[in-house]
Amino acid sequence: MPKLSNTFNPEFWINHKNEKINPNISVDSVVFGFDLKELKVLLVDRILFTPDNEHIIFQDQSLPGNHCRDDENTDQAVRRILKELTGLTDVHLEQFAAFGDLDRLKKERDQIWLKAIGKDPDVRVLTVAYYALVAVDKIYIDQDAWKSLPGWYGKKPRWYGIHDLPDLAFDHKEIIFAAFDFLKEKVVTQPIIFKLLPGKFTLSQLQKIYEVVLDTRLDKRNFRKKITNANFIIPLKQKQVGVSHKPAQLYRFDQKKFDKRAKNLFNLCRF
Amino acid sequence: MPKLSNTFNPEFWINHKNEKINPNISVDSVVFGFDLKELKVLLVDRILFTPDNEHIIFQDQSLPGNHCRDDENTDQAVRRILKELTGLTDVHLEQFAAFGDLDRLKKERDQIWLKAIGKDPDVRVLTVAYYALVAVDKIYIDQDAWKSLPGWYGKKPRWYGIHDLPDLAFDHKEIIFAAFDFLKEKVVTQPIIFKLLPGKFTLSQLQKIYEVVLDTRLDKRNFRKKITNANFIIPLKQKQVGVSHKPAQLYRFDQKKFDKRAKNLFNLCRF
DNA sequence: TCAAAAGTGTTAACGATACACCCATGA
DNA sequence: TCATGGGTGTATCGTTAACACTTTTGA
Repeated sequence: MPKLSNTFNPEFWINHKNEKINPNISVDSVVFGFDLKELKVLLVDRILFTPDNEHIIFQDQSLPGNHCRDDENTDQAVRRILKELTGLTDVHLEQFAAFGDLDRLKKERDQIWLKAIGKDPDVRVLTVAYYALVAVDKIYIDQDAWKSLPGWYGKKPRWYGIHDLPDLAFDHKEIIFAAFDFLKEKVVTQPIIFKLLPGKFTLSQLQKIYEVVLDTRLDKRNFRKKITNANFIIPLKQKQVGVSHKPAQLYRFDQKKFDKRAKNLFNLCRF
Repeated sequence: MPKLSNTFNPEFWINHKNEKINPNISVDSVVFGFDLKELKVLLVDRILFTPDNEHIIFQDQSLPGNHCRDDENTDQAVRRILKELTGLTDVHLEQFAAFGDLDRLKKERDQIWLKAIGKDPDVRVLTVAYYALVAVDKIYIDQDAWKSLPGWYGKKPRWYGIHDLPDLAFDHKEIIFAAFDFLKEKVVTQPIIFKLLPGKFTLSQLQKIYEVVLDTRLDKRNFRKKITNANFIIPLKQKQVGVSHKPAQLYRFDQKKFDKRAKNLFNLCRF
């Protein structure tokens, strides 16, 4: 049920919790998850009811995001809001871009939505976008957190395949693709891919996530040769259990060993 | 001479040109230039005079930046402001981060400054930071543009070595180092280094800029072997003139040929 | 003729590519 | 016993690393 609890005020807004929120600055997070098959993005529902709450005017999805409070920086805001909307905590979150086009809230549906929830549809909102990486063993989000959301986020957050996204609010599809592009580049220079995997992973899982993110196919034997030459990917004394095939060796990523490894960056240049 | 021409207003500000500017959103640009020896950053002076304009209270430097107008997006704002403050146009500009910490304007000197120019020192300002890359043949900026600046930017913009920065306003030193870190990573996955060189360059110049940006030393013969194997760096039928040593062959970068070249991204992973 | 930077080649080690079959487990 | 994904080796080729001297120009 959408409770229209935001009060519009030309200078600043007071939200339903009586907190001063900044009208010009919001945060949005693109949460990536990997279910061992494909890359997923976490979205929340946006449902607009008729004033009598009897009928749905429209329903679509949006990134988890909201305005910043004026007593928190954007890093704090994005963590707070992500927790409020999805229950996720302790994820790898990193700012990757700001979106501030003048028409980003101007689609007809978005204008209707903004008016309905009591916001000034003409106020300019610049959003600082973050990406988050969630390990496969955390991909089932807190089942209850979303129930305590402000009324206008009335639905459970859900995962969507990156190549199978629904209609999205505002410029959120653009933000997701920008995040995906950023991720592809980031993966080349930083060992962040491991944050999409559980602490213990198999080499096939590692290969698959590289294939999914870089949109490529890799040769199994060559992949394993390269990986096992790297001394920061460490075989554990454990194997998979409960799989109906030969159980795989488990490995972990060692950040300290990775940091020590010196490499000539120039040779990585494409250029 | 600092003319205190901004009018404070709790909802929005009107600047000296009677434009509505957004109190919460600013842009700053870190302009990198390469003078064939070291990497430089373009800074403008910030000078605070006593009310009688007789004495200087303090003088330091800042990045070229200012608040956004509400009728332009940040990409437009940063181009406009960079032109207004330094005369630079047609440079490669790319957003790389937003800085929104609550204390970023709270240093004593910055508070004094904000009050002196008529801005509310308590208003929160989130700045969207851009980096720009300027070719060596453009490094001598427009000699006159700065003369038409708003009064409170009363001095000519100047280049400073990245390892030899003066005291800077606000969090601008942090922004510069973040831009430098970003540049180092970007250079690995994108061919942007050429934007720091003139259209026609020598291989020694190309080697030097890689060494400066990646903070490394490269072997001349190995470097040239790698470069001349790349078919998108093309020798011209021209040589340097007017140098008091053997004149070097000139080359150019071919973006189209670069784009065609397919490469397995995974092999670039560190991982 | 000097100073300054340009330009050049070989060898050894390493990393990338291509490619096909047997193994261990749970159902 | 079958289906499923796990796990392995070799040969060829291309790239990187290490290393020192000659050339061309203007001053």
